[in-house]
Amino acid sequence: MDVNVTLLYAVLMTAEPREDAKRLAFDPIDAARAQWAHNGWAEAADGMAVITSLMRAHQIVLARVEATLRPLGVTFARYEVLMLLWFSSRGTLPMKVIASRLQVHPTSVTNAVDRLEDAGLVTRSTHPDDRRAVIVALTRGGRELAERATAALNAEVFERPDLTDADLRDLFEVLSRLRSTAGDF
Amino acid sequence: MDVNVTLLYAVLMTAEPREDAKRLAFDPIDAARAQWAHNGWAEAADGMAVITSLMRAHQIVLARVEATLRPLGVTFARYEVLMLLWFSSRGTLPMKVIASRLQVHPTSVTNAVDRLEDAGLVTRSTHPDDRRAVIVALTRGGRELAERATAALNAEVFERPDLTDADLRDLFEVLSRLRSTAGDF
DNA sequence: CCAAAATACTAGGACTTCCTATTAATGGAC
DNA sequence: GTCCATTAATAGGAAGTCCTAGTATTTTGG
Repeated sequence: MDVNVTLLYAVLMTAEPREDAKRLAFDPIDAARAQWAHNGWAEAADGMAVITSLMRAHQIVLARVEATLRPLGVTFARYEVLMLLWFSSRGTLPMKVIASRLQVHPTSVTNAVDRLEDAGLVTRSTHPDDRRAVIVALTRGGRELAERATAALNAEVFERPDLTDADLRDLFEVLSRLRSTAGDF
Repeated sequence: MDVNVTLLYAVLMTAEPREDAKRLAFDPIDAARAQWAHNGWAEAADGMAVITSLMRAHQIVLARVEATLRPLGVTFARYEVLMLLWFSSRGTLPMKVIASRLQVHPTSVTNAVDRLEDAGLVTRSTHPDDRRAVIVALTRGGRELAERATAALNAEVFERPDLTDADLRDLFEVLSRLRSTAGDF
């Protein structure tokens, strides 16, 4: 197998030199899948390949999203909080609702809201009917930033996902089944 | 729209009570997609939904992987380094090769190798032909842990990805095209 | 041949995530 | 009506990612 891979590598590298010199000639995840199968883990090889692909795809997409948001001074985690508030009728939500909608740990919300508050994008106040609870409210600046960030993300990421419409639909549906099985909804 | 969503929510919640009380009655990502479309961002709605799904699927899968590895005292990031070394012919690789294979920043490799070294799972040494470079070598204990961790992951995660074979294949292929377009291989 | 550019790695910092433990407030059981 | 269990949020800590800068080599170009 090593011989074949090396040959393939050499052939592709010489056949069509790319502008990006670091480009690989084979898919490393496909190579890992083959390794898995040849080590007696054939039953797990496809699952490993899919999960590894998912990890890598996430890394790629997140990097693109963060690069788009960086000039606006906000991260994706904080953008998600802003949009949740933006969509709510009053522009306010309790901390625990934010955590449950975003499916993250309560302390992650505390962290994000701390930073949003420092940046003047949201304010905290005590819930009138339950003094344990904290209500987060979007400020004028937070609302404006949410809108600018959405415009940037739509233009630079969401409207060009580098996939065909059919792939887009398939991907959403398969991931939807995965999320559903995991108890997401 | 608020009315419809609320109605739907109420209907589903009363129609079929689940054992998990916190289960949602609708897919929040589908709801977000609808919100996007109704706000004049129809062109971006599908891309937003797919990317959000990808983020959430990643979160779900990573949590399962980390839960499986936790009893073994290793994280997924460090497991990836161990397996890269395990698959190499001599059980050794330079830092920069690890970074390029895993597609992570060099400092992430430094971080992971620091911890693996502290745990006695790998050793560092200077490359004989290039004293800038550092060679990472798997120890006996590192090799054993890699094998135990793989057995655990295969049994508890990779062999039961909660998807049909067809979905598994589709998902891999769509993600493969996404990664390829992003310049992964 | 030697100065300048490139490369390999590490240090420190920002940010996210989760975990465990703590504080404050609510609500139920007796 | 009080005492206790539950709930909401936060504090501190571990671990991951990336970024920018720095150090130490190696390579390259005049």
